[in-house]
Amino acid sequence: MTRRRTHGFDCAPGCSVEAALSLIDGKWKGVILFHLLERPMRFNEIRRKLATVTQRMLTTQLREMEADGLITRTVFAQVPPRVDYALSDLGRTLEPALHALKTWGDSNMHLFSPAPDTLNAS
Amino acid sequence: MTRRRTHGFDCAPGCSVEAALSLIDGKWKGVILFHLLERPMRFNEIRRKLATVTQRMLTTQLREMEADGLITRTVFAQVPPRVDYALSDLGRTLEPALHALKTWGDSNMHLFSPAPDTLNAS
DNA sequence: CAGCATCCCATTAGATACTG
DNA sequence: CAGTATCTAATGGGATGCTG
Repeated sequence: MTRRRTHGFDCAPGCSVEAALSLIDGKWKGVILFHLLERPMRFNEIRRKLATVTQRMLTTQLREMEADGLITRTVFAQVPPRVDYALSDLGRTLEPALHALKTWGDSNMHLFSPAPDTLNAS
Repeated sequence: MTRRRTHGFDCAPGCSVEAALSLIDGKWKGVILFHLLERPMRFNEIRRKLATVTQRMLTTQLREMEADGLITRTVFAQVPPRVDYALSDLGRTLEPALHALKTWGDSNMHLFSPAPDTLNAS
């Protein structure tokens, strides 16, 4: 994340936007939350969804969101180890915001994407 | 910003969330956009709203959002110089997402704020 | 007023190796 | 499987000084 742990309290109007962003910010948090919206997942399951994330990054992102109370971490005492990550009640309240972002992204991403297939498709 | 210019196109499902976040991410973009939602503003006007931002940061954030097509920059040829920043049409389409974030922030910010006045108010 | 240029330090995040 | 530890490259972002 960038502004992480910086949601300083020199809050001006508009600050709550920042506060919200500071939580879902962090290179992978948005997508992670979005995937967890669908269902709880195990560590490597999430990792596979993200493909290019390093385990170090995934760990820190998950830990931070856990600390922020957005997700829960459930360890199953078994071999091989199993750890489930799921949205907390608080995390679920982000759903509208997450969907608003996704909706926007779906509508407008093409504006920023080089649209790879149209390049050599001519 | 963090993931800035990284909305790489190894897009998995959920990626559009990232794409959207990558644009409003960046320490100040969220708040700036939010303020511009109200009305166009001049450079120092925005700066005053943000209070702790450096002009270097403000400049880069504005430039990036301009490059992303989210805001417009209008220079008035006069002395002293005047430059207005305003949301573009595209920028305006972010309004629902921005409001969703603000709504969430307003409802839940107290969870993350030390609530300064309650500290010595025992 | 609204910037740009430079210097510089703090933080971030990738790669790699090891573990219960 | 689900991590932790360490080391390092890259980036972010503050401070300061100058300009049309």
